[in-house]
Amino acid sequence: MAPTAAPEPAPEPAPELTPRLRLATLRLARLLRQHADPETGLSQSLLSTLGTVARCGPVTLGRLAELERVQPPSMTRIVTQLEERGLVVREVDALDRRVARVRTTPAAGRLIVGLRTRKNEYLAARLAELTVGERRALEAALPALEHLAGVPG
Amino acid sequence: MAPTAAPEPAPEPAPELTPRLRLATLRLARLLRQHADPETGLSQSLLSTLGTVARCGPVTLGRLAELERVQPPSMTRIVTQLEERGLVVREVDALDRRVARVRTTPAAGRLIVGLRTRKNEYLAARLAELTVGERRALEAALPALEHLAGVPG
DNA sequence: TATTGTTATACTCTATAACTATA
DNA sequence: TATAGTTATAGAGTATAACAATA
Repeated sequence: MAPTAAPEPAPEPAPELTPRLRLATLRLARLLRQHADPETGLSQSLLSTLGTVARCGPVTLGRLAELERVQPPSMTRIVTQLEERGLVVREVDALDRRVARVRTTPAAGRLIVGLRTRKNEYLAARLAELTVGERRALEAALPALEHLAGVPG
Repeated sequence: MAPTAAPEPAPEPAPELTPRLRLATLRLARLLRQHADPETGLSQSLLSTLGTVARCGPVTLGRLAELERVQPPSMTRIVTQLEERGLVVREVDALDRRVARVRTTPAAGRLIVGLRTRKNEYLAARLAELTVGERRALEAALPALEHLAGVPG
């Protein structure tokens, strides 16, 4: 007979979990993107870069290009556009005057907060349509989702 | 005292659920996209359109443009490229010769299956790293996620 | 005259290659 | 000579406007 206290009950996930989780995640992400970004007048790459600058603080252009998986010349243009819109500022390093660091302005902070708020409002409205049981299930699955997504903490 | 059998326990979701679910979903979706698409040599819009044609069967160009949220001229170009690669065929409607319907070829079917397999393999590998409890939580949350994402069924 | 789809053209975004300035 | 960033230029991808074919 099999042991009653299962020590390692199947290392691979249930067969249906993988494709269903994949499809649901991709579709939900698309909905979230559609329901907040358009109103800013900023492209996806501008928004993404702005978020990275906000998260990582003063950061060099080269490092920023790495983080956004973009070539340095592209990042130059992106930062230039963000600067023209008053959302970031370039600062030349005092010791090594080749490197330029980028940081966000207060206006960027306000924009980011507003954007986040709108996405959250949309998602919250959708969550409010679910049953209590469904919301509890999502809360219980949150650590697993964050683990999968590589969210720090 | 509060009633013990809560009849409507808060219509709005827990305060932390919304932002955490939003962040985790967006990041996981990005990981999934990065880990299968590049190898095909097809752009994101080509892949997305191909998937839609496969899902919706023979479909007119106009309808396809609607579904993909793209203007008709752009869809003309996308379909032309897919046709050049032997992944779809155009068929003129016999009764109304203005409309052209698009359907996938067997080669597209094979490509789509291979792609889906690769994405699933990546996600399955990540899921295998989770604890049993985390996977169970994800399975339990699946209906809620599909509901949120508007997955039919 | 209205509708389906196409062609013409311009704009945005990204990349590679060549360049400037610092070190 | 090497490195950080920029400018020059070209290739995708999309949009709007004008057009062709059909109803």
